[in-house]
Amino acid sequence: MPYDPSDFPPFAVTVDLVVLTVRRHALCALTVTRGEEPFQGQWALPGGFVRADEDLASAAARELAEETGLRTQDAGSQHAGAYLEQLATYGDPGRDPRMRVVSVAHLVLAPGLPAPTPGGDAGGAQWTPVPGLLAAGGGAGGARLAFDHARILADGVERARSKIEYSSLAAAFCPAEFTVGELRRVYEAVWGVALDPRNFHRKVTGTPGFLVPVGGTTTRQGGRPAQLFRAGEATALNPPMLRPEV
Amino acid sequence: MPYDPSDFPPFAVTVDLVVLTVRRHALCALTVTRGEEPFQGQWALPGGFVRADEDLASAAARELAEETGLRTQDAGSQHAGAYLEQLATYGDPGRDPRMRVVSVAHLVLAPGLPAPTPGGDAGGAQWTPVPGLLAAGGGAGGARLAFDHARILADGVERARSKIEYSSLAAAFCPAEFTVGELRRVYEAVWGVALDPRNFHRKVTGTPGFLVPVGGTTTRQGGRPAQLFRAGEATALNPPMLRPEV
DNA sequence: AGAATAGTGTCTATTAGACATTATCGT
DNA sequence: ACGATAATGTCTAATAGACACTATTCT
Repeated sequence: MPYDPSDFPPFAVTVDLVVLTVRRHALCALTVTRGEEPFQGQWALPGGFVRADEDLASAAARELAEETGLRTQDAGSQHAGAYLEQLATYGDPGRDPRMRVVSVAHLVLAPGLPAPTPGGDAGGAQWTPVPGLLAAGGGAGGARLAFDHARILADGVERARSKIEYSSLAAAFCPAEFTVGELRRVYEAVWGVALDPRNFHRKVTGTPGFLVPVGGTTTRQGGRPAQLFRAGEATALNPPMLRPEV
Repeated sequence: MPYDPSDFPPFAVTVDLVVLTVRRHALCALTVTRGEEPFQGQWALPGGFVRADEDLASAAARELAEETGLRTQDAGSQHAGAYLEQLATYGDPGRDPRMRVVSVAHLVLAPGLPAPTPGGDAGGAQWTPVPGLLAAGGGAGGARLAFDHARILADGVERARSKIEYSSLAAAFCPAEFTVGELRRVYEAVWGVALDPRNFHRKVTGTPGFLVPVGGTTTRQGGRPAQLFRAGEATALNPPMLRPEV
């Protein structure tokens, strides 16, 4: 089956970003407001065209920086910087009414940021709580996401939920130094469940290489001062942290 | 950031297939021999262009049927037919020296087939043992795979290895009816380890909905007749089957 | 003092891993 | 009889889940 350059139909290739963070105990995704048709005025995931000379991960990192100013450290060493990995590719004909667009979605896990509106670009990116975005039909308080972005977001959230089970990725939602309690609140926000603080503490501190004590303490959560940790070298969590049954 | 059709560079979009099976206790991948430059005479993964009017999964299923005659039942109910899921997308500039090609790789798990050469197309698809293909530099008995296909194959094999841990996907390597011992040999071939037959039996038969007894017995493995099962409705395996440490 | 959070310890039911034993075939 | 594989059972160490208790801060 020989290649013939005149043989292949023209495709546009884009990257879309599922950027997740935990703000005030809630899982939030980065959304932009569409300024034009189709889906004008609705929310969408940030994204854009892949350039002729860049690879897919670079395009995703560039779009992320343009929209939020966040720097990434794609796969591998965590912190400082957001975690980025490829999520999946969406290419149904008709997913964009204007032309054939194949979008390579990426998942970004970012530490909680104080700024209500992450710095930057046009369109006004903002953090939106995930539950409202995923509610069927875009129910209470949520406009429906444009294109097939609700599906992409759902896939990204499910990836994040399952990945923190068996990896140390939850630390990507935390600042460089964090407490056991702060890490637990990340799990609780991403999974939407309450975890036993004592069993959680035993689990994460008992896994070699998962947490590295950094020496100081903090009382930013109130109560007794808590030890500060940073993420350790271990990327795999074995045996995994089990997500409680629903 | 308005869309401008004249704005985006032209991409070719292809699907590549990592088709895995277990033959004679060995994990094998489907390979084709390249008939032209570049990489003429070397092995490559089967694949081809996505057509203008088909989605990505359909393109992968079509290519699979063209190369092997295998039918798929992409995601969801298993058997009869191969399991197909999207793997990842590879789009580095220069991964194909002739033009910018973004390839959406798919993973296919197929039951062991008796025919040495799966039916079909030009190029002569054949089953090749995975270890030789993945050996660094394409060592003993193995030509190096063309393009970045060694990387794609490695990613597909790793996906298969990790997915059978927590899902019932290993049954996709088996015929519609199979024994516990045959299923165990699939795990052993995919992971490359030996498992305890007694503990394995207890694990898989003790997980509700994983295996459904179908009534008959077989002696095709020799020894005492073994009960026949088919894959049950349960797709998740919780707690997971643990891959022994290396 | 009281509320809030951190950190450690205890008990139990479940399970993975190692291994013994019996059952039923083909040769 | 012998070798192969299937199927069930036993024992132990490790662990998840439930929960008691103490420690240290702020208001």
